Amino acid sequence: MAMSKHPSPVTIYAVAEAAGVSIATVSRVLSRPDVVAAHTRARVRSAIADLDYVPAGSARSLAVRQNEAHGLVLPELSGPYYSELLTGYEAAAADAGQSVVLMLAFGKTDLVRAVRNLAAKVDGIAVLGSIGLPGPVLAGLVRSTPVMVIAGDPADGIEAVNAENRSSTMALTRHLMDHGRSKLLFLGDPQSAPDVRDRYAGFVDAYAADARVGGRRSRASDRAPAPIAMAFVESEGARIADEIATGRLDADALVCANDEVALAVIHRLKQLGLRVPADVAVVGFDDLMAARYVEPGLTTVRQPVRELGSLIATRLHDRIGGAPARSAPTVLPTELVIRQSCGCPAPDIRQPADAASAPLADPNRRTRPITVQHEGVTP
Amino acid sequence: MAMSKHPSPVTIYAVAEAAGVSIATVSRVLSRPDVVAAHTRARVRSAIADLDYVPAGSARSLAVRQNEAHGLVLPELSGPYYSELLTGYEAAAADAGQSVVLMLAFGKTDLVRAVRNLAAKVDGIAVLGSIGLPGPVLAGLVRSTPVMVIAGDPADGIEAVNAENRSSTMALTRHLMDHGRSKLLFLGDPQSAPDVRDRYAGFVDAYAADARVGGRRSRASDRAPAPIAMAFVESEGARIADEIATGRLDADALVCANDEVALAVIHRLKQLGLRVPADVAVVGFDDLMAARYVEPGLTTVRQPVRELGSLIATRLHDRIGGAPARSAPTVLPTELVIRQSCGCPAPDIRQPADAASAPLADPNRRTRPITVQHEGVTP
DNA sequence: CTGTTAGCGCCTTCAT
DNA sequence: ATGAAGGCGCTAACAG
Repeated sequence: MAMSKHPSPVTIYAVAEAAGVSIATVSRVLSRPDVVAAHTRARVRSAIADLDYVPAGSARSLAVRQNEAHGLVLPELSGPYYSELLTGYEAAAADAGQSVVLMLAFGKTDLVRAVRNLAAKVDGIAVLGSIGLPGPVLAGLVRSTPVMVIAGDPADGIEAVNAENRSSTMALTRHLMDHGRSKLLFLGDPQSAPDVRDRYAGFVDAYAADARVGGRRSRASDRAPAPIAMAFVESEGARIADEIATGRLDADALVCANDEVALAVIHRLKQLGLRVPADVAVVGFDDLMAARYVEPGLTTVRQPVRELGSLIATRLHDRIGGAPARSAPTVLPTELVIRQSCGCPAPDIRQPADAASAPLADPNRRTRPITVQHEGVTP
Repeated sequence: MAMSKHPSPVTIYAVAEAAGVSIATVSRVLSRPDVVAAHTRARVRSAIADLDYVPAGSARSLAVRQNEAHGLVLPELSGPYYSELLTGYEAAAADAGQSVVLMLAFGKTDLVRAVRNLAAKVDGIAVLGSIGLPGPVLAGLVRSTPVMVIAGDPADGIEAVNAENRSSTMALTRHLMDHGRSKLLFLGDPQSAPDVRDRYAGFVDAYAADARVGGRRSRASDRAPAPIAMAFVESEGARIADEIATGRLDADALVCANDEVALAVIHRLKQLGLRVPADVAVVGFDDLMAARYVEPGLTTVRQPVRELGSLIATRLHDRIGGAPARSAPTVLPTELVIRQSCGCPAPDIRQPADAASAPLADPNRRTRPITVQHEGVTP
């Protein structure tokens, strides 16, 4: 029946009148119900219910000088990585009574304006490191609101929370070397994002360490080869695979900046008739769900993405509460996940499930990987 | 240097003073720059820049009586479906100058309170149909803010936008019958969500139509079999597959409520040594990315998820602007995607890409599906 | 073109 | 235990 064009203007005054009390009392039953007499409280509550009163958030925010909301800027939402991150973030924010206002940078024509706009409606912002936000812009934001960066570099007033990238990648790379591989290639553009940069650094570290130990492996070169810059898109992965198949690129092992790249490359390599890992070993980073389903299982690094998200939200909340920005980045520990794409043999603990005796199959069983904790700086 | 505990209280008064004008003028350069003299405008702007002034959103919202934000309640974020939806929603909202505050229902202990809280900070809300929000609660919300439901049923004041479910599933089911399959099973719980319910209805429709035409296929029964209720989780899919393998469930074709179920079932079926589609055909719904990568390619129904998201946001915006709620649901057209899991032969247009001549491989090439538009009620 | 002045709806001392 | 009143920061007439 009711078809008011504008949402009903049920204000605190309306309920106050309906309950025969002052707005102060209504406000009290909303915030500190215990300080108001039982019967008045009841009257007020029934008035609230009758009118379906919903206090205006903006008015409250203005009065308490808190938006009670956390901003989050992500590049996009494709793939499970960002979704996981967002899930963890939302959960932690909600636990702290904060709502989250999300913004997807990809495709925004005027990112800067959009971010400023966001900043106006929240108490703090978390931004993904790989988003190309001009430094000065961030610096400006910092003056009005706490800023956190995920998988990026800390800066003055900007706190960073990352997953361990460098030593994990180094370990992964050395693992490949231990398999006797000598023509390694790093797939990814270190310039594209801080985490890719760090992973490449780990790749380089592995070479340095290897040289130090003494060239016990084939020494095509002591220095790490330059990274093969590429976008994180399927077609790029396929392109690289093509170049390897044709011999244009010479490699017997590929260290990919992330699983998506690894998966795309493997897919294409197999399609072109090359064997993985026999002809070329491939490792990734992230441990996406798909990593365990491909043939061969992808050796990679698992990072605690959801925890990363919740930690970011929690730290942001702390900072909104007055905690100073940590200048050193917080880095979460990762875990090496050794499957078969690196050349390791399959555990082969497969066991045809009997419907009666083993109703629930653990998908991990099939290729239970060997995992190696890789420390970080826990908060 | 600056380490103010609380975000700097740079208000419109501060910039006004710094620029030597009144707050009204500052407000004007922010909203209608053209009505203020060029030089004063310049002075104000430099003051804004100097102070890194960010107008308080809450104050603005209170004054204009608009939060300029759209709420969105999703159950969770696993899988590509919700991410896509959210992506479309965010894009459309942003285009309309609205920010989106997201809430994930899964795991919330007090969903009702959370939703009310959300409602206080936005101008309108979109909720996924499968979220178990008590009818009365929604009805109450409707009194204070526009409500839209995605993939759900419309109600008084609640407008719905869906993808076509029923006739798409019917077509899919008949397609299976045309392949000569007679022991079909519907996997999914119609009670769990409106869209699953509609899909099952389509499944039933197919049986009804088949009976009408005259039993030209094997007539195990004229009536559609009861649905196999199950949760949309991998383990459940595996369980069903086990039961089929052991003969506990007799079927030669499976109509799954969605792709995730189909994928899980196929995976397990193959693992148990059954052939798909030879022994049992399987079809899904959604056309997830993975649908085209599995062996055999999954025959399914593609629904325009992203468009669904943006349409919901757009309609919500319209309603906030005063448009009345449509009582009939808007349904978006879907498309049958015929691959091989239903029993159809592979197009086999594979063509080993030559690195030089065909640098970019279209992943669709490999199993280009036959698609059939399935109409809906376009907005 | 610019300044003055009411509110917007709620919270919060300060009285009573 | 409750009411009165000032203010949060900004917008929008209304004057000038």
